[in-house]
Amino acid sequence: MKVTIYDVAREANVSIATVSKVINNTGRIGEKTKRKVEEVMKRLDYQPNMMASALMGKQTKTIGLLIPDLANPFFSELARSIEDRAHEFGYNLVICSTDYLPEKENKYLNLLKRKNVDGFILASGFENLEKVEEMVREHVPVAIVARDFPMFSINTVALDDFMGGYLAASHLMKLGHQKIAVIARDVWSNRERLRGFKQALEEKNIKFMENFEYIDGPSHVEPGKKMALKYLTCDDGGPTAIFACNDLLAIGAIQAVKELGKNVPDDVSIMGFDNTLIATIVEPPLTTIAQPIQNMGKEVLDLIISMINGEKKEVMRLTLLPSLVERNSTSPL
Amino acid sequence: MKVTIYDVAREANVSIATVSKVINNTGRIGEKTKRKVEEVMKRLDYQPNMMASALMGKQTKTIGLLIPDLANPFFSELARSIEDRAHEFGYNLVICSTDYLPEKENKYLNLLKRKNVDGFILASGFENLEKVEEMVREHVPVAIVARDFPMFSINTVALDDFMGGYLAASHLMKLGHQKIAVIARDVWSNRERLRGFKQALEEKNIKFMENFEYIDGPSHVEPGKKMALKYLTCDDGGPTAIFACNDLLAIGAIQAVKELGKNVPDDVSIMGFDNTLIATIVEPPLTTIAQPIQNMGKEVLDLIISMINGEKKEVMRLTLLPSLVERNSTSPL
DNA sequence: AGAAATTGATAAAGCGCTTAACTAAAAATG
DNA sequence: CATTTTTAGTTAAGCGCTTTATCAATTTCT
Repeated sequence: MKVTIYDVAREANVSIATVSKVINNTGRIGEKTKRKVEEVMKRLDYQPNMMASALMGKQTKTIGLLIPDLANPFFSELARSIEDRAHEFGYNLVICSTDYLPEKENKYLNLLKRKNVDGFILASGFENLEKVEEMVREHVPVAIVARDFPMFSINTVALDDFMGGYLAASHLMKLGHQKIAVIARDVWSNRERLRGFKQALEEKNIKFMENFEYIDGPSHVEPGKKMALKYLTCDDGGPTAIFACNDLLAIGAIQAVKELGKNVPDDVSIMGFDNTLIATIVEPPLTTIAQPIQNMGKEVLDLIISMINGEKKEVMRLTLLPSLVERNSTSPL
Repeated sequence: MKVTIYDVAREANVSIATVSKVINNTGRIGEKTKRKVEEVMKRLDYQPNMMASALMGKQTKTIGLLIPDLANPFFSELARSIEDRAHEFGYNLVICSTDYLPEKENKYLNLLKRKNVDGFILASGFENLEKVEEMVREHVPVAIVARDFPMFSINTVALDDFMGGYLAASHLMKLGHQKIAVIARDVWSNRERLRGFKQALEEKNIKFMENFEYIDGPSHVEPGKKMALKYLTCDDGGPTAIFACNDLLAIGAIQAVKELGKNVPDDVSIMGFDNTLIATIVEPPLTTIAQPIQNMGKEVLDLIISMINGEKKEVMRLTLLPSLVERNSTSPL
């Protein structure tokens, strides 16, 4: 049978309160009794039941992480970096893939609430504003990562997506490109990237493509390829460069170019976004805008921990900066 | 404040026992009271606290998943497929990356036990035999996935790794290759793959490379590249084909070949294992041995669920079969 | 009509822990 | 030495739920 605090108390000839105190290192305990209790705990291999202490209002040492898709390299890398940091603090992560579906977001949120997770980390793609607002109102610790909610006050670790888009456009223009297509799914961060992108264009008096439209599938290889194909086979000869709003889409674009018998980067330059593992793996290696994934994971975890511990009262928005990683998928026109 | 079963009971003019019964749909309840209680629950937006019911011996609807590395595409895809199936049953997954480190395995196992997870899924790479045995002895529901423990009785969903290795060797030999190098990390499944590989060779009277050795780093691109480089620059001219025991290593091998100014597959054929997303992304697309990841995820989840529900008493070992996926990284000699 | 069986609901114990309130003994104080 | 203070430990209530035993009210049967 499972050994409980009662077993330890009996074996050590003390009350359960005393045992509880040595477990939590609270209150007054004599050196001798303390040692004795510790000895007994070790001997019986006693493991305090977290359910019970959670019931008494203590932490569950569990954090809920909601991401769009765990199988997407960006998110699995982000999840991993959060997990690593969480591990250092003795926390576990419950990871939920929402597929950008509000029903899933809600379902998971409710489920995790019932499980008394100590806090939530919502990754980019979470679009359910009211729900988020509600949680903030209820003082549930929530932090956002890789996404910005500029409209309201919530702890956030975001990337400067605007700058990312700006960087991408600048790089491409510096290489002499003027006809640049953009491939993106319609989510907040991409709208920002697009804005930055357009801004850079405008500054150089280059006009943005006319036939732009958001993809409607997931941000994956296939939809990226399809959209790239569409742009490339346009009557006007198509773009000389493509900026895809994540690496997966960019890879789709590369495949599209190849399928048309053309070459990357000689005929068409391609840029991605995220700098995940796969950016180093494609051929040619992908020039991309890097997100500091490790750092984002660490920062957001630290943020949520300090909220859980009630240390931080003021809301903060931490904006990390993207950087250009030049590889071989782009070249001068 | 959080609404509890007491609030519902008071509001519905019944006892908490009655409310509990309608929540769990147990015992005798009159139609009218039942409806009334349900109405109140809805109105107050009552969410039963799982901690409390878990304390009473009920399930936590949480499963612990231990994998070597969430950032590895094979494992993130596997985790995702398990998660999807778990979702259908109302379960959540606590995902832990162990990095093949026994200390981490133990730490996570203990932590999750204290959190009363309903069961554990251990993915390939888990080498801590005694611990597993102990859990089986204690009747903790455990299932193994993508790994085989042929030595003892435990529920398993495995891949026929032997056959995978055999398939790889056969394919390469059919293409005329005789000097084939193998890149692998020293874990159980790779030993099996190697065994199958050698078996196939033997049947054709082709002898296995002499200078084989396991890599010592993680199964990642860099170590794969390093090892491939070593084999390729051998005095005897090096292999004409390389079989890497996972896709990441294979990509390292491809990079090595390119770095030497040679071509894949014309100069050197390369095969991988797993058939993850990245196999479709590299250039050339990777010929690889496919694991039925989706299926493995589903099966192992079903297995653990039936163990948790005490439906299945007999231990079973489900072995799924790998298949050859031919792409462009291999060619006739 | 009265006994027996059925139904619907409740009281209360308990899951394993935390914590506020309390007490007895030991140490410090004048 | 008597009194106050400190220290070490205990008692008991309670977290939110499940479940068994119990009971009152109906219904069924003879």
